[in-house]
Amino acid sequence: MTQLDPETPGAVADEAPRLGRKRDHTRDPEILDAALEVLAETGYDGMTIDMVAARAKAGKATLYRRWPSKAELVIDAVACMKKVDLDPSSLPDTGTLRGDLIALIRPHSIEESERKMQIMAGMMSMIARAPELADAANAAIVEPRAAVNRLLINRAVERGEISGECDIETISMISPSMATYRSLVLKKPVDRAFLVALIDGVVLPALGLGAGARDKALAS
Amino acid sequence: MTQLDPETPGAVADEAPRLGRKRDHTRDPEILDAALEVLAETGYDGMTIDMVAARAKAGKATLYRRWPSKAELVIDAVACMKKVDLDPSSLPDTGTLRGDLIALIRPHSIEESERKMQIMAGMMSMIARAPELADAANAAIVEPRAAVNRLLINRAVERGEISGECDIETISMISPSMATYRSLVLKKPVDRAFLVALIDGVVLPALGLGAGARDKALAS
DNA sequence: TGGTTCCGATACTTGACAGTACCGTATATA
DNA sequence: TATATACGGTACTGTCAAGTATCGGAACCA
Repeated sequence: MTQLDPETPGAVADEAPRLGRKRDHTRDPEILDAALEVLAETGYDGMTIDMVAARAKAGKATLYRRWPSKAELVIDAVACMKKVDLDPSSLPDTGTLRGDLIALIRPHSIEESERKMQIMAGMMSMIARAPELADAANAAIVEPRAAVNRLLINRAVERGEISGECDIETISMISPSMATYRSLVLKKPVDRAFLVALIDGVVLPALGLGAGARDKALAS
Repeated sequence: MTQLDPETPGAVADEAPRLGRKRDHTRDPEILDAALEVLAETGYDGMTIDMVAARAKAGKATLYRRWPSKAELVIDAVACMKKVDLDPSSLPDTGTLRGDLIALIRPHSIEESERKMQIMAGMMSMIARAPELADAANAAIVEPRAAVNRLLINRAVERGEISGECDIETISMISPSMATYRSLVLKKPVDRAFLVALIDGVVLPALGLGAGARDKALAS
């Protein structure tokens, strides 16, 4: 995204070792985290470099030594957002699609996606001015969740729980989209009750699993 | 929202007529329209009072005579957005829910909601800082569309086309939510193909109308 | 026609923030 | 220990926009 393309962030680079201290850039992670925090709290336009520097207990000059501008810092911060987004092996496997989807709803995941929503909201004004950032933001923030849904649904198709004739692509985006909308625009909490209502009232019915799936689950 | 609460915008107010010109405030609508235009194009933070004044061919002082600050101007502009949002009598009535929903998709409505999305995007940073604005923005921009869906669905329930056991409230928000998400975050066009896919792939199935509804419609 | 008020334009003040320059210090290498 | 480098801190500059002040002209009324 910036000049760190070839290296991972914080990597040692360059030519032969010189005298004195190495180019460690060891404070990068703290600075990027601070940038995300401030971005989430105040939005891109409200955020100042001084805020980020103060939050990271760093000098403003340090930030400018590493990133050429505020915009590049933010882009880098979003791009480097740690992708804790559950690899396939750590996904729930309860045997039913409903069970899997419900199992995804945990306090931790709700909290994390709340944070991501804040970051997304903070980026909106940037995205409006530079639409090419939309892809990056989407890839880092909401797409991972849609991908999980897609995977779980495909697994349900494979084991014959549902037919494969549905529009899986669109249906996978229902909960990310509606949760984003609820959080960003409505400013209402995306809590367990909302997500369960979404699964039982929209996602499963759209896949051809009527109220039966829920009732069966409740009875057992 | 501002000091014009008791009056409708542009209303003549006050005491006995004085000498000279009346307090007409006759330029208000142009100014508010200009504000919405600039807001949609550049976002709240990027917008300047000079831009709005220039667009409305008005003096900057004129704006400040009427609204105490940039924020109040924008709030007023959004609140006064003309609600052309189709009264019940002008809604389609094709006899089937699918027909009604599809009939809502017209080039004009797509264009208009594209504009509203731009405005909403422009307001996001304001909303983040003043969450109480979320309600106002929602009420002026997306809620009307959800209300139309709700009405059409309820009508379908009344004539027995679908059962009333669905989560109509949530389902009415599917297309507004997902269209908003697609436009604001994904920056992809909300075109007819997308909306039809949403209706046939999500909304109708979620209401218990399987692919049959579409196939029947296509066959006839 | 003369008085009154609103309007458009423009010049001005003020404050905030991006980005730069610089200094003293801490730290790692030799 | 000596040296070079990165860092934290702070002072500085330049720009830009919010909000204010003022003025001449136009529209309206008596």
